[in-house]
Amino acid sequence: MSQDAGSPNQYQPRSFESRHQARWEEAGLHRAVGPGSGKPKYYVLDMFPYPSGSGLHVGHALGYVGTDIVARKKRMEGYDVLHPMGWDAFGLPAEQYAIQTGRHPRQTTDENTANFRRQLKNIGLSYDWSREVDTSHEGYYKHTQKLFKTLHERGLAYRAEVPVWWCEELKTVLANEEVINGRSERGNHPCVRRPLKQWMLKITAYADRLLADLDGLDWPESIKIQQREWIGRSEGASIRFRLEAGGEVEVYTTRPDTLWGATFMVLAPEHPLVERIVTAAQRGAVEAYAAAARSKSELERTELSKEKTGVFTGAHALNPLLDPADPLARIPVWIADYVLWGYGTGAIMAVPGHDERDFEFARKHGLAVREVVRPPQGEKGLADGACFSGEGVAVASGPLDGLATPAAKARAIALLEERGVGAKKTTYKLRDWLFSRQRYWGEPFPLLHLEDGTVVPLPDDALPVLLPAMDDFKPSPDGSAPLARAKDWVETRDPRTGAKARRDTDTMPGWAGSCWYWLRFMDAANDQQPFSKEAESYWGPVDLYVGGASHAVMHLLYARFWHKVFFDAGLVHTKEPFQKLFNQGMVTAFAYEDESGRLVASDEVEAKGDGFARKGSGEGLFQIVTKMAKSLKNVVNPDDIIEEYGCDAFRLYEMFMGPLADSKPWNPRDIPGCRRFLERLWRVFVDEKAEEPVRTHLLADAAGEPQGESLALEKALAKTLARVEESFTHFNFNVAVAAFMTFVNEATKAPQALTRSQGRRLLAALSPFAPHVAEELWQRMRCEGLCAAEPWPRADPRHAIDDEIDLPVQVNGKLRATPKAPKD
RNA sequence: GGGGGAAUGGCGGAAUCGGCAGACGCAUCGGACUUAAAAUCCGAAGCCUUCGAUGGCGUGGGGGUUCGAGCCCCCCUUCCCCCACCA
Repeated sequence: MSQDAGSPNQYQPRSFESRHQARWEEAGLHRAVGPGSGKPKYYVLDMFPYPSGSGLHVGHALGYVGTDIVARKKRMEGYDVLHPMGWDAFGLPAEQYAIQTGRHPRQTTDENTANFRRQLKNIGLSYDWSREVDTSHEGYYKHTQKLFKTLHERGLAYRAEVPVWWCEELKTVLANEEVINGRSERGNHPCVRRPLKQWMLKITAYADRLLADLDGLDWPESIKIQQREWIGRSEGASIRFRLEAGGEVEVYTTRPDTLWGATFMVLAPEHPLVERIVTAAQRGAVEAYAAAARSKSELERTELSKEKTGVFTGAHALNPLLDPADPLARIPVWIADYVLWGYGTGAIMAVPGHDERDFEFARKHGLAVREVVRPPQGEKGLADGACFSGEGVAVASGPLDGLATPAAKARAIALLEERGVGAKKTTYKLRDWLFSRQRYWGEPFPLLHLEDGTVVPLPDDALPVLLPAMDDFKPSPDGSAPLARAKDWVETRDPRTGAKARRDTDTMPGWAGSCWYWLRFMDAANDQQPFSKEAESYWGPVDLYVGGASHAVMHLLYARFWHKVFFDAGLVHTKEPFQKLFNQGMVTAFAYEDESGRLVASDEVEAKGDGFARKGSGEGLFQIVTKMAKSLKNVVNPDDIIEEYGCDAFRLYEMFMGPLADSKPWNPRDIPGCRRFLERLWRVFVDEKAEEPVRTHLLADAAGEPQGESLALEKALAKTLARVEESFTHFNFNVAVAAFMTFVNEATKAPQALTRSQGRRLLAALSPFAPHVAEELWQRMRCEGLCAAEPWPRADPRHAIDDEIDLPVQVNGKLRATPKAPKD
């Protein structure tokens, strides 16, 4: 690798990168103008990061470089481009980092954002930094509080005593989405269910619209499917079963047509009826089972559930559509932990003939199985000893007999409604969003609890409700919120009446700030409102939103929910916030494992011949691809790469690795190839041995149409520009970089044939990808203005088509001879 | 178990519509330049066979459609990601 030293005519990227960055900034090149610009608008947004202590890695940078290329090209095409960046700084990650380091989150957050900002600028990303936002700054969360009030006013925020996920380790409640297999998403700590009075947001009121409006979005189908799955709409019926001992129990089913096949009933162990209906003989067993289910973590419960356990309560229920005298009408009631208290009614009618889980349970406990749906020809059913859960024809079901499943469902519902024992019902997996946390580092709620127990929102002019300064912001051991300890802050008065009041000591979850940040970017300096109508009607919606697929449900669902509420409140003019969504792939890394499959940290590995070996011992190792991980020492910091190879080489490599959407491994050995390309490009423009800053023939326009080698370059350039243009359709910028390489290889053979006009167009097209070197050569060519502000060059259609092609000859589909066209 | 994505040289990856598989880069080998090395430039290179052209085989495996399949259809294998007892 050549050193960044020696003659000023060598390619030394570090010597000019910051200079051109300063020129862009001075020219206001990256400033989004806004209403009245006289240009079409384009809003390209990155998912803003948590400013974590470990800084930015090359995986973040992948998406950021991709959007930067789009933003830069759109500017050159004459758009008023909004390309902003900010910090999702509130929430658990920031707080935990602060706790780990024993310092105040304000301080660590500021340090981390400063580091992120420096790293992003180092990459030469063209953000409009005048619009930077930080969700943890009072100027931002003042508006988050205001918008929460909008939800509150519209009846979408309510307090409820709900069984919530409680994490003992984190001392806080978590949302359903933040708990995976009974463990916290962050930190993987065990969580348990516990009743607590909490703020809830009524996202379920928007379930149908969140589902329906997915259809019109230009989003990856996989993300839409995940959202649909998460919302989990299912249509069926609720049915009330009378209990022999008095009272009734309500179940939810998607298959009311199988009611005649219900041979038992199962309640979740937590179901409140259990206590009342259990018979004396069964009480001991039932209580032991319920207690065991409670004490088990959700993880154990799901792990052990491969075997379906459960206990008979001793109680019986009556099938509401059968004559009570019919012996089939009387069915036993069990409890089992495969029935979830949190879904439907927490109780089911079990139809073992036509539900896999019920089938398994019935077999294990010797319960009756009855066939009430005959499978279509060729499908296995009870006659073959298998459970059939598909659609067929109803049998042994009285009035339903002979009906196909859809008709049988409708008939069953009609019968239930006629007799007043059930109704058609739509159920969602989606639950209301648990919106409070017993944490310090979040937005305080803009509300007061009055002495009479009422809750009143604060007026706008009393906002923000500032987070009180606290030295000890760690969670209290008893689980109460840290803010409860700020007595002077909690005890206050209603500014309107002077009545004594208490502040709410919970804070909002980390997602709150990210539920509207794309709107704030439109009007980031607005002190009075979160954003003006004028700015929103100009910039909205986001034209291109790029980020990782890991936000498929949580952030993207919450953000859509808030946006729809804003739409209903007349604050925004579109139903959806993000018109086009694109997920960049994951940057993985090579890792190494030994014979036994144990992973070896990459700093203990060296190349050996074709393979790899452990340093020292020389033991042979296998190369595999994994996620980047600190423990494997294969996390890469962009700073290091940029320091060694320059910013443009870093950007090009990020794109050259493969299509933006693909997951692909980071391979440091490939980076020099991108650097070498830039050096070769440089030498096409600059004679390193000469004194002049640029080849002198590039300083003047060539006369007439290009001839000879110049004409060949003209054709090559047209082809390059066409391929570059095309790469923007699917964000496969690797092909664009390859096209530039191919052109430069051509031009290297005859640098004197490259005309000034060709050089200008090449640099302009390269500018979004490798903006610094393009700008430097532009300046050396004494071109007017900034390369980055040049109109985007289009392929000349006269030259984009080959005027000579090789025609392959096939005989019987086999290639027989390729006539070699004479090379002139 | 369900859903999504993927599989092409030693490696990362190219290949509008079904039409010359392997662009571009890495690693490798050869040559030029050099006292030498680095850098640079020029060139070779899928695999098998062959002195060489020719020839044969080749896009995870098996079948199919077609004049022609990396690409379309059916079956299978492996890997990655997400969800997972949702009645």
